[in-house]
Amino acid sequence: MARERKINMVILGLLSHENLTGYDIKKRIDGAINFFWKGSFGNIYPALKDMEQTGLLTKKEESTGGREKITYRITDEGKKVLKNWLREEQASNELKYETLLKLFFGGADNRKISVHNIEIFEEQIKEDLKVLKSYCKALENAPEDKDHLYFYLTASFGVETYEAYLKWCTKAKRMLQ
Amino acid sequence: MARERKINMVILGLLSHENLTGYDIKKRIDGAINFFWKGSFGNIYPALKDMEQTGLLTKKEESTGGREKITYRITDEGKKVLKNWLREEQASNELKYETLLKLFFGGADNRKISVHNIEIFEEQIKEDLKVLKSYCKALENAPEDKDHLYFYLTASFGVETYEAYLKWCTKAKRMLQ
DNA sequence: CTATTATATATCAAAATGATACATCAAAAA
DNA sequence: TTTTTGATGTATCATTTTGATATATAATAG
Repeated sequence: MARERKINMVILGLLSHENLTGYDIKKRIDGAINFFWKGSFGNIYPALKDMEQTGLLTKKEESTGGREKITYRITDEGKKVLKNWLREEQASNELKYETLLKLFFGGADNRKISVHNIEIFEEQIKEDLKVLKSYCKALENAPEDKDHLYFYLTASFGVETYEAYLKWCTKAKRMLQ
Repeated sequence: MARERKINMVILGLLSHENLTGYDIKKRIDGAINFFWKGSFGNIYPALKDMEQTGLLTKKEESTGGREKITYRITDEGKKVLKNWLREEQASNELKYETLLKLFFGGADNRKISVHNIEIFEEQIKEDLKVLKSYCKALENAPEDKDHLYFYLTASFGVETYEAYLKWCTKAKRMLQ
């Protein structure tokens, strides 16, 4: 991740949809984006400050009463940077699956442990799949917005792969028993 | 990743199979583990030093001629730590898919860009799938080792999900055109 | 004989992670 | 009515990961 600042693109992308505060951005990332990208206050706030200084964003401070709130807006320069990134040929796709790591080293312990770990994974995926499916369904029934297709396709990626995970779980458990 | 040092578990796991140098460990991670976990010299060497000091590993220095080589071996304490990790209930599984990120924000540019990005992804996955499949086949034909089943199951996870990715690519491209 | 590649250890700046600190405000509970 | 909980909001910190680079030797190829 060093020397890339991918979080910048997440932020620029979200701000290309609507103006947001840092806190809002975190919520958006924790929402529809969550299953294929993560973000934290620890990288969002520094990135916002940085991009505001380099002219990719402008900020508007509101302090209603004693409570401050900084809303960010993307600039034309920011939109250009976003487009350039979209048009880059390379993209890094990475899994970090602790479940698979544990399974790979499963020989160090009883088989039952591995089966149990797969079961834990299976339950988690089933939960997540429910969320993704309902999200997909909501998008299918309201296809007017021009961005809906893109949201639908990413969610659909999740559904297809999670279903493949579940199929694999069944097979893996069977082979371990 | 902070406060966890997952790389420690990767190293302990690999050393539970065989004694290795830091360089060997990197090669192993870049091999069969690569598609679901990453590692770099920048975290391997500090982790080795650390675990040697806390008694999870012992080292044996060989300097044949002018070239030094440090081979690490797992201790009983190290094996205990590995088992405890295997038996922990929680496991963090994370995707970081830049391709999906780009697709999610695809509305910021022409549809052709999104189609092209999916094609790039598709080609990459096809390549990786070939490798995974041949790895699976090799393991199917030599099932004597007790760890083979675990290696096979992780590789099989890759095959199943990559095939799901490809199915999705076809559908996504069709919907974008 | 020379250039390239593989082996091998190590460190560094930049970035991500995950926790925590601090403060305001709305809603629910006591 | 008062209190407490939970949501909103900005920000920073220590720890860890990432990816690049430095350094040096051995083996291989041309």
